Amino acid sequence: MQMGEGVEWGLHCCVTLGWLADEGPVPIRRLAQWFDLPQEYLKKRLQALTRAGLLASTPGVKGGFSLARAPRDITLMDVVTALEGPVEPFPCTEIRRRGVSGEGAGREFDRPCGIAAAMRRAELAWRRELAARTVADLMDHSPGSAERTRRGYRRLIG
Amino acid sequence: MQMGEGVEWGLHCCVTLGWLADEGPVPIRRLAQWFDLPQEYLKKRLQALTRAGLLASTPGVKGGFSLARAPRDITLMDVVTALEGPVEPFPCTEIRRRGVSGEGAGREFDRPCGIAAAMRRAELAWRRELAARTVADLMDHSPGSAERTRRGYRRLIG
DNA sequence: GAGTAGGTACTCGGATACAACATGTCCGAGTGCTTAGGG
DNA sequence: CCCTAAGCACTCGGACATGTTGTATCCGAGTACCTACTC
Repeated sequence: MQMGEGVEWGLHCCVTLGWLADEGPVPIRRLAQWFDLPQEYLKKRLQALTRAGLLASTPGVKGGFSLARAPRDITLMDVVTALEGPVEPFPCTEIRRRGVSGEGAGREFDRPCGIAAAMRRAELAWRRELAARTVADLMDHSPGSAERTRRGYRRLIG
Repeated sequence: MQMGEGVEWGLHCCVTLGWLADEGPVPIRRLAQWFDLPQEYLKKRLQALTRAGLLASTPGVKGGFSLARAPRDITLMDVVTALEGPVEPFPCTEIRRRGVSGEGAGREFDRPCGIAAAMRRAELAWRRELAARTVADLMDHSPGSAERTRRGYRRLIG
């Protein structure tokens, strides 16, 4: 019950790309260097974000990754589902229908499983919180890091 | 980002044990037969619930598993943490401190990471929902299954 | 008939095997910019 | 000076290797109950 590290990486990269929007596309080599992450695997995860339409990739010598939408229009839910897939944390396999438990049930199982419903309610509360926050909120949270990132990146590529 | 099937099994077993409280301890063989689940692995998961103090195990020929507390005092959160461990869904590894990103930060990192805080807020909403529901709520959700379970179990052991 | 020894059915804990998935690495193809060479 | 071709740096997609975790099975030890046997 733990999401992959790619989620943390992806979120930090989205915020950083938001701060560096004026610098043009940021190559994967710079991003990996910036956070000291494995370059090839980070690329794989950012490609997932690109497929989901959250990032834009520019080929060519001055290419790299950039945000495909305004930071205000990218929610944490978008990033999580793009990286983890549309999988439900609690997949109900309807074990109540199996074995002796499922015999002679009549129309009893027309109603949804109470356990699955309770777990789904909790999952929705989680999703609601994630959908309520955007990359723009994260960018505004630490304005000091924003300026420091811009300075550091210009020094890095200069 | 998916919890093991043991969680679904454990919840269904807790509800069933609640319904069968008058029948005495239920051996693992009956529970596995009831839901058509692999007996040995189900035992392992129920042992985790026993270690957590949610179930009580009785050795001997008329032994088996039974609820260790009143159904009203067992929350879904209890069951999930007992089976999945106290692991956070989003472990923050502080990648902002790593690589070039962490250089010359001053006291900037004294404040908690905004990304981790946002993810934690969503996680807490999830935990709150899980802690608000108990095994007793699940038992009351389908009174028809309760009676049918008792009849079926008596027929099974009779 | 009372006490004791053995058998039985269950739990418990550890050891092991297997499968699925996350993580990490590598390579070939495609693309656009840059540069060198030729007219 | 202009046009073209080659080289370069990057992304993309797939293939592959590795490590970790979830799933599943098996075995020996311990325990309580039941039965049979002995005195």
